[in-house]
Amino acid sequence: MIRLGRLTDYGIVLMVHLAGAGEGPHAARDIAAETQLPLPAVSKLLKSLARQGLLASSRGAKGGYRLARPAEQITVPEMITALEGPIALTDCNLHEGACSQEPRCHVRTPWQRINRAVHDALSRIRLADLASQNGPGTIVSLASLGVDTTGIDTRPRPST
Amino acid sequence: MIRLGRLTDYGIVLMVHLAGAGEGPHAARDIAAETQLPLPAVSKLLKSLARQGLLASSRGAKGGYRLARPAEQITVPEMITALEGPIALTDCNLHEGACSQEPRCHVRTPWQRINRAVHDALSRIRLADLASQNGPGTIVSLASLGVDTTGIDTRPRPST
DNA sequence: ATTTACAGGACCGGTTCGGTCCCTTATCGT
DNA sequence: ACGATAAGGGACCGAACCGGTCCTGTAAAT
Repeated sequence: MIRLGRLTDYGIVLMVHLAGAGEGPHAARDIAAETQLPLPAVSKLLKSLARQGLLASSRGAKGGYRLARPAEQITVPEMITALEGPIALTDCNLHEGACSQEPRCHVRTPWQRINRAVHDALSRIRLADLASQNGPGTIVSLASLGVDTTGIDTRPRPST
Repeated sequence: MIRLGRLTDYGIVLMVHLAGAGEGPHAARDIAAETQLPLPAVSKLLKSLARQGLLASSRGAKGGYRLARPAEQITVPEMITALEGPIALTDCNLHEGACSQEPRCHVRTPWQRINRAVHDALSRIRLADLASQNGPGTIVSLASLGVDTTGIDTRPRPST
């Protein structure tokens, strides 16, 4: 269902939390406690995020993690990519010869565009948008960002 | 990686094939042969697509499948939804109380918007766009559809 | 020197997904 | 009317992926 993993979800929660917390380094343990997420998972995620350059880490006592850049400069695709690899809806978007019928396939180019479209839509959203959660619905207005939201078929979820 | 399943990919290939083939009902077996895809999978997919109303089916000898609507009236999200359920990047976009910390969570609303953004981007692409594969890059110009494609960080795929 | 806390990797268990097969039902052709 | 054809629906298995946990090493602060 175009799912992204739960860990990725968690990871973004962590990022948002970091964005909302103070400057000083925050220990993984504290973050886990504050976000109510399991510590091992949190630890793992923070490591990944740090390795990908989205977080800066300080080791030793009083160490911890902090955003490597201001929240305004971190986009959603960056976070997703850091957490679960490059954004690619289909395999053939990544590996050139992955598909056995690459020559026959009439769908590759379209898929690449679709992929781009998704990536682009996500690129418009920054961490700061997610973190600024002052009022209800304050966040970011996608419409105001150029993504037209009119006439979206708000797919009536099957009452399953 | 915001992946959608391989079967979904196949399913869309089938739809494109059907869009390109003639009017008459096409048997699953023929379709499988022409698309070079494994018959059982093809059969399964066609069934799903028919059940979801994207394909019309005729039983019995000389039966087969055909598009239920003209290709211009079928969108990508429709196909994806038919093939692998409602588009939802995170669980909490679907089930209201799925997340244990729903009240604490500061990210739900943003996620819903993100979800919408993706869905919207996909909605702009119709089956006909995928099928019209006459010239290279002829397809649909996303830019001309309102999706700004400038400045997309064309994520340099890791040379893996 | 000791304690704290990140770094990195190995390691399982469960769930989901890809893929195949079976039997039933309906339609066409002889 | 009968047989062949082809979809409808579901059961089933194996494999890959993912979520989750733990352990050992290394760096920094007190």
